[in-house]
Amino acid sequence: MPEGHSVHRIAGQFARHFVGKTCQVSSPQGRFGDARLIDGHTITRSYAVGKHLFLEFDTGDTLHVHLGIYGAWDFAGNVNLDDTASSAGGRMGQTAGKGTVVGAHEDSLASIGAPRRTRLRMGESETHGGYPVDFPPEPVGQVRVRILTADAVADLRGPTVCDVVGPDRVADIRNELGPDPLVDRKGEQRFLDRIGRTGTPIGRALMNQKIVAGIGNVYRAEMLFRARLSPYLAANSLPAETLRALWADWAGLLALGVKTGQMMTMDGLTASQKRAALANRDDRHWVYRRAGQPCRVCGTTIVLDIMEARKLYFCPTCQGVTA
DNA sequence: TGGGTATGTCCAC
DNA sequence: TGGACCTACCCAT
Repeated sequence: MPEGHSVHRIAGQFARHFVGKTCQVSSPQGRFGDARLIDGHTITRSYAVGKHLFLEFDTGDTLHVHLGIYGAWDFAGNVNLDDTASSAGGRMGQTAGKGTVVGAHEDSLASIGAPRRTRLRMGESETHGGYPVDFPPEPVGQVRVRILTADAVADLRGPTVCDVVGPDRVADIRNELGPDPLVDRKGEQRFLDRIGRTGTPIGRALMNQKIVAGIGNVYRAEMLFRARLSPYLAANSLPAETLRALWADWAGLLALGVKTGQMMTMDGLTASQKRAALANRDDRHWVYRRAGQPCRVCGTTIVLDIMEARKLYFCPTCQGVTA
């Protein structure tokens, strides 16, 4: 989840359902003291850069959130809420039985972040037309921040970063980040400039948010397989055309991920394979989390290594890794 | 019930 | 390089 595509989807949710609305901002858990700085104010803009989410308020302050490894947003609404990120219409919360919101998962509209069921309890009330009557739902679990409008609610759990910051700090954060294909029109050149200067292995460079923003462990492994590149090659040893192709691949995968909500990294699937991939994320990748299984292309056993304390998956044959 | 795991980042050593 | 942070799910017992 919390790779770049997820955060762009979250930013989209806020843009569609919260921007322009007066928000009650609270911290049910009690650990977000800055809530008082923005409580009762209006969100004027929502956007993402890499894995960072920025919500601008009419106070001039910005709520800056990084989900880290555990974080997740849960959304629910009491009105018809469109989902422009997918072709199907829908609302943010899904009700079942007596209004209990259940069944959300990493890809759902209701919950974006670390994989978990949406934990919004609607109580014992009846529903009306499929929508819970008692809005807003009671917060469940460790909700760091709740943002509530008249008809929509967003609950944040487990973020690594959750701060109210001023414009200077926002600029600093953004300046430290590498290009994001969905944000930076001239991103390719910035990417080439930055990655071409580092002699670190390409498997490390792609994870460096100062070089390129938004790539995480899944996209890293999958992009290197798609490019048939060894993770151990020095980034600055790669031809410019190879680096340009990596940038283009990331731009395409990110756009697809934002559109579908899933990290679809396999091309050319048959209809049945596509259905399997959509239904089961274990069938969705070339190498990620497939250690010990045969490569989908050549049958060689997929290898797991630890690079910088993160799990790295690759096919030694397809990616030309020796020894 | 308890241990293992997770798509991330920072900091101390 | 290893641990801390921090939350919840999944599985074995």
